[in-house]
Amino acid sequence: MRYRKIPDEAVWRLPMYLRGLLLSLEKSQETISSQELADFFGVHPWQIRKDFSYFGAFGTPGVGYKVKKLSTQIKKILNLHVSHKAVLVGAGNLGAVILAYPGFKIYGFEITAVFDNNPQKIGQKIENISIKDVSKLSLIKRQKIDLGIIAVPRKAAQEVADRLVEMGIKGILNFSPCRINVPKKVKVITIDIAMDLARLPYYIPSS
Amino acid sequence: MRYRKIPDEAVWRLPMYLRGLLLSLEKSQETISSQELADFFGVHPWQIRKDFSYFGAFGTPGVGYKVKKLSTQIKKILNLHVSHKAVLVGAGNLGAVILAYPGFKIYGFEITAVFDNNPQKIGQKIENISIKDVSKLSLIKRQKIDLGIIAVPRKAAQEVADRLVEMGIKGILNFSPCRINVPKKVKVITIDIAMDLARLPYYIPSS
DNA sequence: TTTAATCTGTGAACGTAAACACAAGTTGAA
DNA sequence: TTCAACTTGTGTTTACGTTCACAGATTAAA
Ligand SMILES: NC(=O)c1ccc[n+]([C@@H]2O[C@H](COP(=O)([O-])OP(=O)(O)OC[C@H]3O[C@@H](n4cnc5c(N)ncnc54)[C@H](O)[C@@H]3O)[C@@H](O)[C@H]2O)c1
Ligand SMILES: NC(=O)c1ccc[n+]([C@@H]2O[C@H](COP(=O)([O-])OP(=O)(O)OC[C@H]3O[C@@H](n4cnc5c(N)ncnc54)[C@H](O)[C@@H]3O)[C@@H](O)[C@H]2O)c1
Repeated sequence: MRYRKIPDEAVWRLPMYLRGLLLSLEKSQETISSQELADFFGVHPWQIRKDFSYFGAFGTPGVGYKVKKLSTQIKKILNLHVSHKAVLVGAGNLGAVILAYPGFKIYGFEITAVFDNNPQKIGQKIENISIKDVSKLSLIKRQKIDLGIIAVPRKAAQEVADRLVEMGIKGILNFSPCRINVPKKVKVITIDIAMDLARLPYYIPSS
Repeated sequence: MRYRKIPDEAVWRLPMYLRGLLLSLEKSQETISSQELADFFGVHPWQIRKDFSYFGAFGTPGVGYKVKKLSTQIKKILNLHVSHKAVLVGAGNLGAVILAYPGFKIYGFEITAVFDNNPQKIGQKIENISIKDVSKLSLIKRQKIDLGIIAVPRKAAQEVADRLVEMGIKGILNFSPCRINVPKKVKVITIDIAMDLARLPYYIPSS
């Protein structure tokens, strides 16, 4: 395939497709067509085929895609073919939910370290992982951890992010409702569910 | 201003701008320029001005925007000038975090009802709201609730969504990692933090 | 009042992504 | 072997969003 710029949007959608594929895989489905996959998410089949085409040709005309093969391919594209370790900072209520969420596993993520600054929490265990003192964050250098999850109060978020970057973290999932500044090479995704909710009323005809 | 189609992306960004404005308001800042606001989020000032321009002219050349006035305007645009009531279904770990999250308040949201199907949980209180039996969901018809939050296991998500639609809910924030089918008039936003995390490794050079 | 500095609002140019349409590959039945 | 049904992959067209560049409004200082 000729080189062409890959739209960020296409990359953005791949994890969605992957989830659908892994679900089909669980159901022992062997092949899937772009049409089937599209129905699954309420998108158009040509969108999916186009998205895949940026990365190569994975399907068989007249048949569709081998579910197993395609999911492996997408994992490779997304760099999810190797499992990733993540560190969680902030073992509060949200932190506990994140640790308990089984959804990370299908993408090959594992949260292997948890830190907090509250003496009451340090030493305790959640989901079999013992909470460590955030001042000893450098412990993670020994492990191969490349992702960080921030679940601390807003005021502490930037400071924690700086420390994570120091430790060589390459990507951050930030739950504090604020922007955090990091070097360009570090990718940050910030999630604020209140902001997401705030997008709904616009589409609701005011009564 | 002439009519022009408003990009969904512009609407999508407004809640972000609004958060910045409300933060400035807290700091008693009176006016703000598109440049300042842009620096706050790491976007370009012309993007912000353009986004606003789809809805009208809110600023003063040479001065900038009145923080108070602009935030009021954006709230109106987003239909957030009236406070919205939301119902939460699923009083598990995630549900508790959502109830405890103070971030909803600045957008004028209030979670006024909580439902579950676990007899152990029904009757208990979280954050001063007593958990009710989901089979009595129709209780919300008396209140003016237009938003629903789904925090139940995946298998129950569609069923809960159907019930919420029956009760006249107009927008749904869905935390179950699956697509839910609703009538077109109902807007759904699905959040899966694992999927968000899965978007990071692509940008991380594989070692 | 004039001038310089500042900042908004927006038409127009530009770039990118979505949608389309179809050639070509595959399968299975006749 | 032929044909019909099906499905992919992609060049092209169309639609949309972003960026640019500047006219015009406002302010403060001279
Ligand atoms: N993005 C969302 O959708 C969402 C939802 C709920 C909460 N939140 C945010 O997530 C964050 C945590 O929420 P929560 O409900 O778990 O709060 P919490 O108070 O229960 O937990 C915060 C934890 O962070 C720890 N902490 C504080 N400062 C720290 C530091 N410098 N280093 C390490 N640990 C530190 C505290 O000891 C506590 O255990 C808050 O910023 C909150 O606003 C976000
Ligand atoms: N989107 C995300 O980022 C994210 C993160 C964590 C969890 N989750 C998802 O959120 C959901 C809840 O997670 P959790 O950790 O709170 O799980 P949980 O088991 O602690 O809570 C689920 C609650 O839903 C209740 N419930 C089950 N069926 C119900 C029904 N039909 N009607 C009403 N209530 C019902 C249960 O009694 C329980 O209290 C799960 O689907 C989970 O996968 C999503």
